[in-house]
Amino acid sequence: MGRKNNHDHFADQSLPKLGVQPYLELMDKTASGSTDRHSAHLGLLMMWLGDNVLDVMDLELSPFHITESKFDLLLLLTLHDGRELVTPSAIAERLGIRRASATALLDWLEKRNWIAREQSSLDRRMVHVSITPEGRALVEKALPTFWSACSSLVSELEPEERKALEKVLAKLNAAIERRLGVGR
Amino acid sequence: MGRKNNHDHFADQSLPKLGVQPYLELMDKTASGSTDRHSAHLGLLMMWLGDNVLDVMDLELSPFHITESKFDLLLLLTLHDGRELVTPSAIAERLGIRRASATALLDWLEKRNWIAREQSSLDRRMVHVSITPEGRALVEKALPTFWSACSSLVSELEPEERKALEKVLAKLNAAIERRLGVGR
DNA sequence: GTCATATAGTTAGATAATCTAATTTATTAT
DNA sequence: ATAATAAATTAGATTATCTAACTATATGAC
Repeated sequence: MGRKNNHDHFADQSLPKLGVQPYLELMDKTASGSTDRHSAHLGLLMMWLGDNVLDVMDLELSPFHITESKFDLLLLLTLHDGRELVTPSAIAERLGIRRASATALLDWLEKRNWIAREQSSLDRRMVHVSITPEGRALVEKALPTFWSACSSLVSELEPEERKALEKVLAKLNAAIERRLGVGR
Repeated sequence: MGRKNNHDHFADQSLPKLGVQPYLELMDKTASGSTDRHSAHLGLLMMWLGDNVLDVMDLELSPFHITESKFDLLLLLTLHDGRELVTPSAIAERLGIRRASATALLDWLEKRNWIAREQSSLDRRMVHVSITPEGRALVEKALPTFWSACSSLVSELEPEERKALEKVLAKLNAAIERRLGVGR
């Protein structure tokens, strides 16, 4: 992630904020005829918001020295703990990354003793990944902050706005997960 | 970004999809008393969606061999072209990254001849960054795809749902930009 | 007018998160 | 028994970020 943590002094004359208008004007000139302008405008805002949302979450989790995506993996292990056998392969599939990338993630978490690997006795090619007591302690410590950060993302909305957003988000999420072939 | 491009075969038994329910149960057990459950649920969905939205955009832009964040910078240079003097410092401030990171980004774009640096004659410490004709050509080539990708993000929504989302998005974006101290 | 300080940009060196290709080990199927 | 397949890792690369140090230039205090 990366937001201005401390001492780094910026330009005297910062760029004036353009707002969305110039983007819309550019869109009028450059979008294909089949692209709905109103939808593209919405999508643009969604993308901007998505970027900022992830920055906020990483910022809120930074006191725990973990990024949102690694915390997400610990949460995954927490929720599957005792139920399914979680393997590096399954993690890679679930996160939409390569197995080699999952190995690297797990190495990082294992180094901090937050997860443990154990060779499967059924199929000795496989590895059983589980969260350790230390990992569970970290998750427990960070969860209240995580939930309050989630909640803070929509704190400005009125109750009816939240209601409207809820319905729309569920629909958008389902569609985009289908599209990317991922899903929690 | 990073989504399964091709040949990498995944686990036989993939993890069952949990859906949002187990997360909500965990929230009930672990959120602080002051955290509104309904808001946190919404925020969680927003975060998941945000992640997927950025993946979609990078995926759609990948044929142009550029990521969404670099494309965003080229767009920024396009929109400020002829108006403001754009310096690496101003870019760093605008993107919420360090000047050293901006230097690296600009090096990458300059290597491909999409941007040019020119020493300012007014203050010779400063560098004037501008998009080149080649950069402009790339942007023009990619923009129709960019807009259609934006539009595709919300293509499943009904007109009234879009209307509702529009109002809410504008509000959320304004608030989160204020919070992060960034903004376009 | 010189000298200390501040600013803009870059360089150097590090880390995280991803990738592909190759390798190792184990299982399955012909 | 051997070939093909599968799971995980290793090796080596790229991108995107960071901090700290450095260079060159400008400004401001005296």
